[in-house]
Amino acid sequence: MTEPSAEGRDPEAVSKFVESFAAQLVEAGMQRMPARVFAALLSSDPGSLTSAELGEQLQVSPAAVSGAVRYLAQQHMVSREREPGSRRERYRVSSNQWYEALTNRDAVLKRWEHALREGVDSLGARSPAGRRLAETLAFFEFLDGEIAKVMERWRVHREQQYGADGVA
Amino acid sequence: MTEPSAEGRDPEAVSKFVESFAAQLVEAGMQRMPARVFAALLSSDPGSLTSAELGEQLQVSPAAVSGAVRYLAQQHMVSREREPGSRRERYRVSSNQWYEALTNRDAVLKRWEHALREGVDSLGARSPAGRRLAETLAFFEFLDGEIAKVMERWRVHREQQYGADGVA
DNA sequence: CGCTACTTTCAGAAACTTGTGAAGTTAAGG
DNA sequence: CCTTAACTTCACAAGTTTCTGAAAGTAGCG
Repeated sequence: MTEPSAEGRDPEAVSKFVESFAAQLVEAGMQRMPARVFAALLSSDPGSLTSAELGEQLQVSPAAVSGAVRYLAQQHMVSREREPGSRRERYRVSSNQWYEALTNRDAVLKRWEHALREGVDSLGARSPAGRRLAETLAFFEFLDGEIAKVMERWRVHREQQYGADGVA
Repeated sequence: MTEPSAEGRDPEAVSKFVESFAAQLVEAGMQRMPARVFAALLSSDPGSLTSAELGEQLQVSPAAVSGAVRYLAQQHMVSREREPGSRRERYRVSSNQWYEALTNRDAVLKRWEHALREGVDSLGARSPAGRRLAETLAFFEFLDGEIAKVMERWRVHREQQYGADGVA
């Protein structure tokens, strides 16, 4: 709604999107501040913002930005770049990178699989419970492979659609 | 480890699995008590436990069990059944059901898509930010379809492997 | 129809999380 | 090298979540 007539971005519209998208991420289990920072980056025109810009737009302290960004970088959802000739840092989200990270829940899956394997082991592979765990494990192992294939298909699909290869 | 020699389940081994699997679920964003209850059900031989059994095994109050179970039922991760001729309730996890529920993050995806659509709309589909959001949206829409297909392939795969159709 | 076994709801105490301000660290530029 | 802009770390206060005990609700069974 409120399709912007031309140049200037309406800061209120941006903020509205940031908060509502962040809220969804929070509901899905993400911490609030990383979610807000991420949404702000995603909806910035250049796809990147400085620490100060983030702090101002979200009305939070530099400390909060710092923590959020560290988390996002660990999850490979944003990358940090130093502005040359300045001690200012920019945080950037590139569309491919971030949703590839989303599906790279690899680490999570691997840990689930590990816990399940231990469970099968210690409950006995032939007990009913053990068999249930084993089947669950098999499902996740199957998923591992499928996720990679889905991402591959997406890359193809996307290239056909947009010819895009690097929307900033 | 500690492969059980025969019948009796080692309550300590069970508890160790429950807590470690629950911890992984928590890390992935699930609340602690639902995670523990769920792990307990998953690793029970019959695949179901009563409220009292859960309370005892996990050392928590009936109130806590009640809350956790309500949440799990809402997410379709367990089903509730009334024991005939008793006011006792049993909570059950059936392997297929639960991980199908896991991938039925449909609701979550839909809400993300909704928020993104509003974002594209209000930032303008032709602005750089709008285009980024649109691409993200396209990705999720693509995912919607792929998830269904993956689950379908899993059902086939599983049937070939186990011939299984309803491991309790 | 009331008793009792069970589950749910609710208010509040305890534990945990989250964001802040202030002090500490790093490195650009004179 | 010193100054200073910028980021990071840390202790703590505010806010939130989570679990409990107690009271209320529900439904089998005599």
